[in-house]
Amino acid sequence: MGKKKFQRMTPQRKIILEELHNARFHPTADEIYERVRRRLPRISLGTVYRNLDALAVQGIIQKLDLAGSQRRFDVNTEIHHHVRCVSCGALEDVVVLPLYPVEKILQDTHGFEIQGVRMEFSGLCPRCKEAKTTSQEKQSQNKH
Amino acid sequence: MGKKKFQRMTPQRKIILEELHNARFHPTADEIYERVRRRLPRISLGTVYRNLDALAVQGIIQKLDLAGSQRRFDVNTEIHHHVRCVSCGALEDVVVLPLYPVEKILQDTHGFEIQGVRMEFSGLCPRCKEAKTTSQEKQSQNKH
DNA sequence: TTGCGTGCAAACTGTTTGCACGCGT
DNA sequence: ACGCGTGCAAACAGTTTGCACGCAA
Repeated sequence: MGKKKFQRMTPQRKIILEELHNARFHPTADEIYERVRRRLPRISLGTVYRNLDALAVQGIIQKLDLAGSQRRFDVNTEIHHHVRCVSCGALEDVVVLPLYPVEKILQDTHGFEIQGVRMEFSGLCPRCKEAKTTSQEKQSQNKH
Repeated sequence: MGKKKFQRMTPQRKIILEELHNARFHPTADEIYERVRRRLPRISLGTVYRNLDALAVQGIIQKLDLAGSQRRFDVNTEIHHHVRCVSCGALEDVVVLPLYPVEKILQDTHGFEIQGVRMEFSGLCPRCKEAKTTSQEKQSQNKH
């Protein structure tokens, strides 16, 4: 815990990060792979995954945990919301202005025809909350 | 489109549906497989997937399109929201009462300690909206 | 007797991992 | 020289699919 290995900013990692910035929306790992490959033809998909992971651990990018079969990555590490096209899978950021009807924002600024919203709350369930506090107590006992 | 094949209610399909009702929350395909296997030891995982698919097509159950690596299935076909435990992955339904603070509901009725919300809107992006209307026009031209 | 639904196994997709090497420190 | 990060390939997990057969209509 808190044991942070030193992380080198290798050329691969740098270019992956750059391409992540260049990609319009939220690319999947192999969209990034395709882009990076144009500049580093010998890079492997495994390296892309490992670097995306490393960047996420460092908090430089965000792994998005969303619907859909492929994970997506995001240079915006703040929490925000998304619109997904049910037909082609396109994914865009949504900025929600309080007190302004969301459907209208989505229609006006994204041109989407909205069919549904899905809210997913996340946190700790009672059991895990319990488990966490007891394990923390144990840890602090060990330290003293 | 609208070409519905006749669907038989086979013993396998019936038992899968029953076990889906028995499962407390939203089981994954192989949680269902494990349960059904106690009653039909020779059933295959492929059959479970095909039946879950068929039931979803008929609108009897719902395929949940959520975060997480495994798809989950739900006998409740109405749109509703979820709480997920970030630690163990447990997933529960959330009933949102309008004008009542959501965090409080989640705390009071589920015991969850909420860390975040993620809203995902879905619908048709401008391009797919366009594509859909033009293909519909083409279809109705063909019919007449 | 037609063809849907099955069990089985192989294929497929997205992601992770073991290995040997090489390069920077 | 140490060891992190790499390319490559194999392993993995979840899901889908091709095939031959059997059973209900």
